[in-house]
Amino acid sequence: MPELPEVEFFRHCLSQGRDNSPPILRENIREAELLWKGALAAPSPDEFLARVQGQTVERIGRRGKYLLIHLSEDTLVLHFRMSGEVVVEAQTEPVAKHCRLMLNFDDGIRLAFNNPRKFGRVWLVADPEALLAHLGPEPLSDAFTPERFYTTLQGCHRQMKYFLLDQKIIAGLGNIYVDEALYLSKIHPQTKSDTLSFEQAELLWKSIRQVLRDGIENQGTSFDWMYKGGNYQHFLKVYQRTGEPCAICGTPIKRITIAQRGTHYCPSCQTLSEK
DNA sequence: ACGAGCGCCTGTCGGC
DNA sequence: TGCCGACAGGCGCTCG
Repeated sequence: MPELPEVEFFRHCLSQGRDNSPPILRENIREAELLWKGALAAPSPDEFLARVQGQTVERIGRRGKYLLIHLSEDTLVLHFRMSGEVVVEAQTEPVAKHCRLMLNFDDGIRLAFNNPRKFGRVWLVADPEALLAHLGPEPLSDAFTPERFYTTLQGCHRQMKYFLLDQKIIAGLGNIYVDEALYLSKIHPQTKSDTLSFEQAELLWKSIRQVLRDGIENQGTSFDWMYKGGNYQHFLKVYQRTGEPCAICGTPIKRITIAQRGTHYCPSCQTLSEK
């Protein structure tokens, strides 16, 4: 499921190119094809198709789990939610089964937004800042400091799993990287945020940045058919390793449900002290 | 303020 | 072998 590292990899591919797929910078959009209308959050399909036509790709960005394709007039904002990827390919290629939107460029290539589960959404907006104003800080930016993080932790009395999944707190973390970061910092996922010491907060801050950087370095985490780009799944310590021995102490990894999500942790390394 | 529950989806997997 | 229900999960929403 595309979280920050996976989306960052998409950003890299679209702006730098990859293997047999060229970058799409300076490409001009001849026409767009909306294969599933539900993928479009705004504006209306008619307005979208008319407005996007003729615009040129100027820059590729990312904010949290959102991929930003800055065009000459507007910005195309993509969110994958549970599954999928963006692919640059020749217009002569067969259309992928789960393709929801295509941008056909002037020179024979296209950008395909493939999204098997139809949870992903696309926006075409003049002002992406306004659309994404609810997001918390970028975890890899200089603005995200241990001090600021600690202050935010102190301001809430929430289970750490909930806290870290909240995009208003930090932008870009999802289920995989939250479990991994909590494991690295030896914090139980049900620990209340305002009970952490500054030292624990600082260790968690480091761990969050560590797992995200490692994820990016490995081009993200591949999971079954949902996204098949990266290699980070080979380095996961707890996520989807229920019953396997903890790398540190050998205790079997436990799986519980928090926030309607599978949550994996080492019951020996990550203990719950106080509530 | 917090968190449970639900709906949106579809491929996969276990049970029969 | 094949059918079917359960499950997974990001996010916005309602509700207690």
